[in-house]
Amino acid sequence: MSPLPTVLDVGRVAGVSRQTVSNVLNSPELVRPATREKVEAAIAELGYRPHASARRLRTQKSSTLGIRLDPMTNGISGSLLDRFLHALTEQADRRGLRVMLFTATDPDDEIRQFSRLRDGADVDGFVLTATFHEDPRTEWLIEHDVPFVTFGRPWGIDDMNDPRHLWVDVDGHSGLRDATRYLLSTRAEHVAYLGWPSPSGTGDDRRRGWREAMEARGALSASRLDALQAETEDDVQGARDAIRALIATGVRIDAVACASDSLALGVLLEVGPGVPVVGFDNTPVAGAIGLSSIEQPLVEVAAGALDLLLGDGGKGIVGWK
Amino acid sequence: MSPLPTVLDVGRVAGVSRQTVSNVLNSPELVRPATREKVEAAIAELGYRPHASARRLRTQKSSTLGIRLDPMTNGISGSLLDRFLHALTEQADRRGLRVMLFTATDPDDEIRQFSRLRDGADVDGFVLTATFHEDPRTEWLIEHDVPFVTFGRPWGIDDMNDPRHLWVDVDGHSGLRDATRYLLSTRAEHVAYLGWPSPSGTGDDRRRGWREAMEARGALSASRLDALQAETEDDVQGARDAIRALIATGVRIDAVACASDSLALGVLLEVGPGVPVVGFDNTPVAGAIGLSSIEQPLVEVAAGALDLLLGDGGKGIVGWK
DNA sequence: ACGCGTAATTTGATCGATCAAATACAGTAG
DNA sequence: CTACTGTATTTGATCGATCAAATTACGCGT
Repeated sequence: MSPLPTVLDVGRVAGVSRQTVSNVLNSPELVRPATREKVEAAIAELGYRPHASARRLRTQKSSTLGIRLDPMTNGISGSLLDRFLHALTEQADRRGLRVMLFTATDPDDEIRQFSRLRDGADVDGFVLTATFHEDPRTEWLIEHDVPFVTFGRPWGIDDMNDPRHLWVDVDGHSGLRDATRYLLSTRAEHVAYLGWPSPSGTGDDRRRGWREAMEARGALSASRLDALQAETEDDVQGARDAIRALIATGVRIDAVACASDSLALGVLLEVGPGVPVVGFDNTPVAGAIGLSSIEQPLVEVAAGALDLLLGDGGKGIVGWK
Repeated sequence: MSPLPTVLDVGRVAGVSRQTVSNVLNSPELVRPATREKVEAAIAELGYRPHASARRLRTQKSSTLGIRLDPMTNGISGSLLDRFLHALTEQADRRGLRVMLFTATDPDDEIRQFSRLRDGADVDGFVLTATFHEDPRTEWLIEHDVPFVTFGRPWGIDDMNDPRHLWVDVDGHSGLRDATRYLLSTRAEHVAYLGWPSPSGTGDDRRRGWREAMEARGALSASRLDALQAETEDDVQGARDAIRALIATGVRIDAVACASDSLALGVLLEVGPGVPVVGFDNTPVAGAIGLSSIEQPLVEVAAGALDLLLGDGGKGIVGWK
C-alpha cells in the first residue's frame, strides 16, 4: 500500500513547489488561475488530502469542538441531545469543523476534561448543553479564555449580556405561548400547564409562555390560573402523579400544555386520548404515540452556535473544508 | 497567557533531555526510577500535556475512532445508540482513545466519509452500528485495510468467522429465550411474540430465542406457535396494528415478548396494563412507563469492541493516556 | 585501575503542513 | 536599457513530539 501523498508529491506532479499547493488550498487568491488549475488537477489525480495533524501542529488550531455526552439522560429527553448532536455534527462539517466526544461524571470532572482536552490541543473549544444557575463550568471557561458556546441561555442575572458568554437557545416562551394559543383556538378554555419546579430558567420561561397566552385570552382570573398548573421533576411517573393530583382538586381541564415530552407522556397515559396534550421537543416518542409536540429547530440552533464560535467570539477558531 | 509547556520545557526543569521526557511517558521501563520521578515531578509542576497533534504527526496514529451518527433515529431505539455512544466514549477514554463523530446520508456517502476522515489522518478506525446484509461499508473497509469493528454481527453467510471483520453484538437469542422463560414461569402459557419481518439478522435471532423457550416448554404445537407471532416494522403504530390483528384472530394471549421497546410500547398501549409485556434494549422510555425490558450490556459491548480493535485486529491502533 | 558489555541518556533527523522572508517575474515609467 | 513596483512563486525555518543512532554512564570481572 502506497503512503499518502503530501503537498510535495502534489507539487511535483503539478510542477510547482509545496507552498504553492498550500496556497491553492488556503489562499487561492494568491495563485494565478492557470497555476491553480494545474494544482487542482494534481490534487484530484493523486487523491490528496491535507494531513489534519500536521496542519494542526503548524497552525496551533485543531478545528475540533468538544462536547460532553451526558452520563444518563434522565427520561426521554435524552434523544433531544441526540438530535442536537446530529445537527451539530452536520453543521460543523459544513464549516470544516470536527466534533469530538467526551464524558464526565460531574461538573468538576467536566472541568478537568476541559483542561485535559485543551492542553492536549485536541479541541479548540466546547459546546455545553445543560447549563444551570451559577454554572462553574462557564466561569472556568471564561477565566481560562477557552472559546465555548452554550445551548441553553446563561441563567445568572448579568450573564445574559456578557459578551464572553456566547449562547443559543430555543424560545420556550413563544413556543409554549403559541401552543397554548393553538389549544385555546380549537376546543379548550381550561388549558392546564404542567412544568418543572421553580427556579428553573428554562422551565420558568416556558411557564410564562403558557401564562401569557392564557392571560391574553382573559377568560380566567389569576387565581384560577394558579390552580390550573402543577409542577414536578422531569419524569413520566412524576407527571402521572402530578396530573392526577391536579385532577383530584376538581378543577376543569380541557387540555394540557407541558414543559417536556416526558411530562406529556405521563399526562397522556393518565388522561387518555380524549384530552389534547402538547409536549415540547418533539422527541421520537412523541411522534410514535401520536402526541403533539413543539419542535425545536435544532439545525438552526446548531448552526447559530457554530456561527457564534467562528465569529470573533471564538477567538480564532477556524474551520477547514 | 503563557504558551503551553513542551517536552523541552519539562526536560529543562527536570534537568534531562526531551527524549527522556518522552521515554518517561511512553517507555518508562527504559528510564531509571530516580530520573523518572524527577521528570514526573516536573510534568506535574508545569502541568504539561503532550501535544496531541504533534504526537499524531510523528507516529502517524490519531488514536481516534470515527463513529457515524445516524441521520434520523427511527422510533425510540435511537436512545440505544445514544447510550452506546456514551459507553463507547467512556471506554475509549480509558484506553487513551478519542471518539470523533461524523454524519452521512446513505451508505455511499458514509464510504466517502470513511475515505475523507482516514486520508486526512483524522481517525485510525471506525465503529459501525447498524450493519445489514451485504453491507457495502464493511466490504470497502476490508478492501482498503481500514480497521473497524461493528456493533451488530455480520449477516453474510461466511462473514461471521471472517477474521477481517471484527464484531461484537448482544445475544438477542438468549435474551429473548430467558425473557420468555421468565414469562412462562410466572403466569402465562401463551406467550406471543412480536418481531420484525424476515429476513432480519437481529430480528430472526431474537425470534429464535422466543421459539426455543416455547418449544422447550412443550405446551404448544408448532402450528399454534406460528399463530402466536406477528411481525411489523419497528415503530409504535405498526406494533399497535399488528397486535390488534393478532388479537382479532381469537388466539389466546397471556403475555407478549417483543423484539424492541418500540414494539413493546405499541403493544402495551393496545393491551393495557393487564397483560405482561417485555421489550428489548431497556430504553429510558421502557423504565418510564413501567415496561419490563431486556437490558443490553452496553458497557461490556463497547469495551469488547475496543479491545478487539486494539488487539492485533486493529492493525496498529494504539491509545495514549 | 582497565576494559567491556549493557543500561541510560542525549543528539540529529523526521513526520506534513504553514509562516515568514527571499527571489523570480511581469509590466511600466523614466 | 535600467530602475522600480507589485505580483507570483520558491526556499528556509518551525510547530512538538518520536524514532534511530550516537554517546555517555555504570556495574563488574580480572
